[in-house]
Amino acid sequence: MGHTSDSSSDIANGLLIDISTAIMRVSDNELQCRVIDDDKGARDASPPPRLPFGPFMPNQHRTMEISVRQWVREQVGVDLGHVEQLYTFADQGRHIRDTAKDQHVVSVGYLTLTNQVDIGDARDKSMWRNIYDFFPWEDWRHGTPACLAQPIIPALETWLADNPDAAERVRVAFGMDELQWDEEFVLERYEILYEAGLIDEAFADRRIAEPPHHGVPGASLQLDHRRILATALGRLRGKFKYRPVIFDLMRAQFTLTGLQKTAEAILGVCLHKQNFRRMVEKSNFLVSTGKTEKARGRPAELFRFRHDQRADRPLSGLRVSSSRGRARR
Amino acid sequence: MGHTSDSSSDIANGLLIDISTAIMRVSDNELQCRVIDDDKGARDASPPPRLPFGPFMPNQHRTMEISVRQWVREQVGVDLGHVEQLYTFADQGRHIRDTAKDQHVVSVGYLTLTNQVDIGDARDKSMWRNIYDFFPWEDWRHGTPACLAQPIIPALETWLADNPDAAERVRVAFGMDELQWDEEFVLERYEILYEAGLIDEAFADRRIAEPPHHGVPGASLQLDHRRILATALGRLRGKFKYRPVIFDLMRAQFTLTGLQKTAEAILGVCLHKQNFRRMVEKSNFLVSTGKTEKARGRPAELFRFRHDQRADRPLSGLRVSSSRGRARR
DNA sequence: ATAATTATGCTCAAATTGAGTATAAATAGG
DNA sequence: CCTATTTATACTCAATTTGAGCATAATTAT
Repeated sequence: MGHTSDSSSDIANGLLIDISTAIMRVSDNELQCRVIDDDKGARDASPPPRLPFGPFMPNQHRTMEISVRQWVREQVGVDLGHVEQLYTFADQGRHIRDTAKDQHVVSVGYLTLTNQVDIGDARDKSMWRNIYDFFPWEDWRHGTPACLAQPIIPALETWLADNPDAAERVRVAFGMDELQWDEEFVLERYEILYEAGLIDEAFADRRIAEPPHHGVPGASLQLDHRRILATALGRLRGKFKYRPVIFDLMRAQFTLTGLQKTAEAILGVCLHKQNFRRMVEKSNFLVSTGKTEKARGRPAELFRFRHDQRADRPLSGLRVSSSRGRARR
Repeated sequence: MGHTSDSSSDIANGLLIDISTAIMRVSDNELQCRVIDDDKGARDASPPPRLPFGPFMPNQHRTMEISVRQWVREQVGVDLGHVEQLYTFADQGRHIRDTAKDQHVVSVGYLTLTNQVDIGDARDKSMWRNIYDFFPWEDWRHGTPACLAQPIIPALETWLADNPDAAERVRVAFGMDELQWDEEFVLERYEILYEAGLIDEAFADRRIAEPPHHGVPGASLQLDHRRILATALGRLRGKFKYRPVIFDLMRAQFTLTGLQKTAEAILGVCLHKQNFRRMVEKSNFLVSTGKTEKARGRPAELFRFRHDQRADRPLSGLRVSSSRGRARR
């Protein structure tokens, strides 16, 4: 940054900008993300999958958001609901790639949501993966994730012995001591694991000499795409509480239990059923359709989102209260 | 966006990226922003001021944040506390400028906070301006802003007659009917005023043929800098409630009233004094210094922020409760 | 001394939250 | 057809938080 440009080499070069998008849906009560496996079925040392990305072409589209929507419609066959810019990543050494030399790549990350679950499954190289495949430590719906007690916390403590300055950050991010686990700190936790050299990306970026041998579970992605995905999940978890974005993941009609399961998949926590309903009803977001859905027990009422109508609190989200610990009835 | 590039002209060109920063401080209980007046004192038709900006040079700095910090230290003489990326703006037609032809400019906006109030005042062309000079309709500390009742709401209603689709957005953003004014919707309100052609930037971008004659008050900025500033204010208002960023605007020692006045300047609302104290005490962010500050009445205790220590809720913010309507004692 | 001013302590009702119990309406299996 | 099981929905209740006020303390200005 400088009004007068001291070194003009960068300016002359110009920069490559690409857009990477985390496309999310909910299927079978699980939050999923679209990834592409370029060399699926190749030799054993095939590279990890990646998020859909491509160059930003300002001549084609008036805004980046329009660009994202059109590209996803064309390439993935999905119409998007919510589209949100996450962050522009430009760190050196975080996305080593073989582009034309000296062309620095800046990547703009996007979070996008769709409620179309029935298409885009058969396209080659592309697949929907459960978000917690990439972040197993973020799923508390079945109690404390096992991988925390085993490799993660001890490995972090070992790392902290050499890096005492990071102690406070780690305590807060991982809810150690008396601190609470905050489900929104997805990115903070991911970055700590990266800095501590506990995940594959640290090796891919040559921060550590050998692949980590601690066995921290979780699939990795190419370049810094898992960081973008961590940003996306954290943002979705936060936004969900104060904006009604969850409805962009729901079908036109749904039951209260279905809505709750989606909320739980997003937050990675179980919620108290009765209180969740009370909250939803008070929010005035839903309209009954009069219809019911038959399944196992008593049929559940089908609701739809009140798009058009006047909601009492149109832009607030669902301020959920979690049920402590594990699933409750 | 596209893995295979259909039109490669953009890529060959490369793109210019610049970084624009909203540098904020609090002085005299007012939230201020640093702006530069390039042609101060020139002919009467001088251009509006701008935010500090300059090209992003990835060869110079490892990350954008480092780049911002160093540039501000050099150019403004200020050490920054909080630095936060806001958004990457790439809309066509929103920042018309005479750069080398065909070089599209993408601008990355940053919000930065400093507590150094005593320097950087005398630098030429640069000055601190009250944030509400740019957004008079956002300051509710002295009751409902006068400009809403007078030009703004009627002008919006006129515009809505031709643009009925925007009605819901406008109602929500401006808290019409029974809806509440939400102080976080700074950007939404600014964008509506822009789209409705009620502010100068709409003329500068040639969306409207003549300068607006409605007399909506508020100083404008060059290019899309006022949009960046609106994003900054909205983000600061939101973040403040769940992260302790306010302390990056405070001096080392301060009184509870001083802290409250800063909170009020950020939010543009008056707060209930006793409840504010109760909240702050419970948050456990503050440590008494034992000293007091003498002024008019009873001396006030001086506090400092608990950086290092273990706070009970280290990353929550100040969940303030406003006092309805106008100032209270 | 007394009024004015500012800081701080305390109370109290209303609203919200966390966590139950109770009941209703279906299916599944004999 | 009857009964256990399952799921949905209604209602209760205490603990906590919030919104708004009154009361008192420690100063300065006159």
